[in-house]
Amino acid sequence: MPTSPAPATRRSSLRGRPAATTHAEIEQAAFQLFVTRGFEATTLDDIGEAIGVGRRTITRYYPSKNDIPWGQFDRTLDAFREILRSMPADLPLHEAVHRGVLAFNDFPADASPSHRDRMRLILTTPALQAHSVLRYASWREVIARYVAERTGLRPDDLLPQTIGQVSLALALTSYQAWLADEDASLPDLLDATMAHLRSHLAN
Amino acid sequence: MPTSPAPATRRSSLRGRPAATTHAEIEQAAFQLFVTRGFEATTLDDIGEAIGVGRRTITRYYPSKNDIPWGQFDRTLDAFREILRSMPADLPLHEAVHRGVLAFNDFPADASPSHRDRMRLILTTPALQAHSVLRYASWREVIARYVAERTGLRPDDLLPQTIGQVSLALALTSYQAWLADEDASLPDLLDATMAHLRSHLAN
DNA sequence: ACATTAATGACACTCAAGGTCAAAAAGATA
DNA sequence: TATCTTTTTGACCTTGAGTGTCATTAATGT
Repeated sequence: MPTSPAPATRRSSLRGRPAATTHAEIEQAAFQLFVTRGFEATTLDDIGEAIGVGRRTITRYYPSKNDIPWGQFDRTLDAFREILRSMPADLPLHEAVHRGVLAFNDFPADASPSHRDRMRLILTTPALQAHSVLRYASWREVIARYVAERTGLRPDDLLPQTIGQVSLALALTSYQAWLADEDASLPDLLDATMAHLRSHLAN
Repeated sequence: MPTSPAPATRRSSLRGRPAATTHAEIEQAAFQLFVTRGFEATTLDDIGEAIGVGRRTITRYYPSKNDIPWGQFDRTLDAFREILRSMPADLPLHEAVHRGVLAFNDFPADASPSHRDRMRLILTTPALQAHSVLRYASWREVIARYVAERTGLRPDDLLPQTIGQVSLALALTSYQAWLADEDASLPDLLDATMAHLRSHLAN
């Protein structure tokens, strides 16, 4: 469940008053405060003050405080779609999905510390755990569409939905374990949860 | 994911001012308003007015507006624990878990209409979808503990967590389909999602 | 200079959530 | 009966998220 760094916000036109901040600046300042003070204890006013901008400006950049930690998740989903699309068609479906999830979560190790911190914030803050469901739904949808495409079913049929939900379940389990163990490798954990599921069902 | 009707709220003592309302009364009035006006459009003041009670009283009975539709989920989880505990020990683990989930969701058909309405509200209202994650975590925990007990692992080990997450994934998929198809049987759907998962992984 | 464009900032409002405390309404007691 | 004790309610207040409105600001274009 990696998230891309927010790109520099591009102005929609060269006219008009220049933007006073960027998504990236807000995210960085907010994340800093979230980690030090805690998510709940940080107000939008705090964030605004940190970057010298009004509270109302922040709520224009992000639909809610809960959306700040996830950043530009939409772009990340585009990448995920692309990864799945590029999977060899002769690969068995379950293998393609699993490798897709693996590739999606294969980011350089030196990028991990901040990514881990971000995921830790998201996965341990109750308000963010709850809010993330809406993001997860989009993630599942990407898988469901891929499965639907390869099987000739519709995305909301039972099989595509099942695979989407189960893939998310495995990913979340892996992330949880990844956060708990400083030395663990995320790809290994993704393989391990899949192996656990297989052996569980095989009896 | 059935929810028990709220029991009559029992007074902690016979002394003191009698309660002006009950959990059941609040739930019924609230549900009525949620369905007709919509969840977001219903304020706590509206609910209080409907049963002749102050807004502050409602927030004493429920920690948040989001908690009202779920009702007394804790009791439901106790029942789930009991169901799993009563599974024959010689049943293969995967079979025991699956049957436990089936039994947990096996409620009389004539209770279904209101249960279906409640689940529809919960599963289609974004704020409730999000909030439900916290309930789901407890539900998964019940499964994880059972798996841990039967395998000698700890509840937060990878296998129990995986089975908990995947079981929830299958249940949610089934519920979604159950809501979409008026004539569908929930037990059949639970079997079907499990079958889909098995055949998917078997290739 | 002046018009145009686009973002900001100030202000107001609604609502959820939660803290505090006096008042209400019961049983218990003298 | 009058008073004490217990428990809940209701009124009041504060904070913070979210949202609508609108004048102001600061850029470009003419």
